[in-house]
Amino acid sequence: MKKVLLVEDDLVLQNLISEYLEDYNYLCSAFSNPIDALAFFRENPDYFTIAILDLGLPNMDGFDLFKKLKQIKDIPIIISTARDDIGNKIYGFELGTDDYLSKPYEPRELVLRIESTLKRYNKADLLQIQELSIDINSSRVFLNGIEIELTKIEKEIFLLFINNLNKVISREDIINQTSLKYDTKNRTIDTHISNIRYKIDDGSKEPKYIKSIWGIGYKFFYDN
Amino acid sequence: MKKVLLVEDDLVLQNLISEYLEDYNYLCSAFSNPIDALAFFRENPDYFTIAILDLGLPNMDGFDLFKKLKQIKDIPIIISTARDDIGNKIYGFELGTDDYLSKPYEPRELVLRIESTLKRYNKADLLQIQELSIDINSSRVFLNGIEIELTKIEKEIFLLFINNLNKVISREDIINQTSLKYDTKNRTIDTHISNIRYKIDDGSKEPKYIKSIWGIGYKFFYDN
DNA sequence: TTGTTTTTTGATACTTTCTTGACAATTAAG
DNA sequence: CTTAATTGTCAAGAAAGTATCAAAAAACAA
Repeated sequence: MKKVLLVEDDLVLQNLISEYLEDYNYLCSAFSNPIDALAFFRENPDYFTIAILDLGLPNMDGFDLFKKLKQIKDIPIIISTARDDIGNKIYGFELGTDDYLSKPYEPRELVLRIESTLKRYNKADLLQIQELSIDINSSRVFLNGIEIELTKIEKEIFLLFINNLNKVISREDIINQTSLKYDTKNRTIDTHISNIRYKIDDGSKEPKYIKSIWGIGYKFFYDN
Repeated sequence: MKKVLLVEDDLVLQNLISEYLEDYNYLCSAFSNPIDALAFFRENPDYFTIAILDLGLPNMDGFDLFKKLKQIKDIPIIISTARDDIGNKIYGFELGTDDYLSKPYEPRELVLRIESTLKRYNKADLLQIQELSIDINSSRVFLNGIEIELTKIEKEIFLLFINNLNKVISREDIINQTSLKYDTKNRTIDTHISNIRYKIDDGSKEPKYIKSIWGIGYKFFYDN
């Protein structure tokens, strides 16, 4: 069953969409307040398959919410809006919205766009990187088929790398995109990296997956 | 310049779109007859960047055309239609349309959807300079397809050159536009240049990319 | 609470990169 | 051709960044 994070402050519409999506076998968690939605998502980032955001939200701009959600986890996001404001549309596309829908729209079109977006997103559920396999949905990690136990923060850091293969990630990035506190010392991060390496690497001198980029940070090496 | 294959039998609309897209630096090849469009595409499959198909076409169904185009070459396709027929929409998405647009739509929205579709399609944009390729996004540099490891400062200097192809850069410029300290000695910079050359050049006497401009500085030579 | 696990951080050893002077090579100018 | 200025390259030391350990702090579980 696909789980939808719906953020929409019009309660009538919220209900309408929820019910409609249920008919198509989606389970909706609907929020009218972006703050609550964000908090819930932070706790359960792996729970949701896709998010649908309304732009005209109270307390927080829809785009802010968009950026924050994507920071926590790269999930597909469809933006829906009543504003027929082209400026916003542009901004939405630049952010990397996965799709865009202007109200009023037919619910059926929403379902279509959800399915099409998911189809595009559909990275295999099981990502294989050499000896590692990562179950994207449950965020479990296996080394040669045997599950590896990563602690909470280790897993956050690891998944950040997985979502940014071959990209250099600074320690600051790591702090900002995990639950680490802003004033976390560099040594702390290094130690986490060291521990992750110990768990996923084969103990040889040269780390196989997580490379140090001197003076900048780390990067997860993945040669297609 | 991006090339658009536009298949649209409403000549007024065809013209409108063509002209609008031209403003956004797209070059349109417009066809009102799918047979002709298909024939042309078959001859020049690599010419086009993206296709925009109307559904209600004479002689051939838009979806047929869709399938045939994709068979010839997997190019991004946006389907536009006047029919507000949900059944068709579903079919379009199942075929793997890259995006979908119901008429009437604002031309600006078409441009947005084109750009967003292309962004999704684009693996990475690589700047090619002879044997070098530079991945602008991740700032990675490849020589004949093999990644070159540049240190932090080397990379800063290198990218400065890349952003100023064929322009003469003084040592002062280099200091100001990198993280080098203001009182860095000339020898230091020369050494960095020397090391970069060693990494990207083929070791021949005469440097291929980074030329010395005697008494002034350096310049990255790039002959289109 | 108490015991266990996880997280954080300083200390230390280690590695890589950066800087710079020395000197050779090259260039421009007379 | 000679000279003065500039650039190339090397090698050694300085500076800065990283790995890992072990112990303390914090979080969590029983």
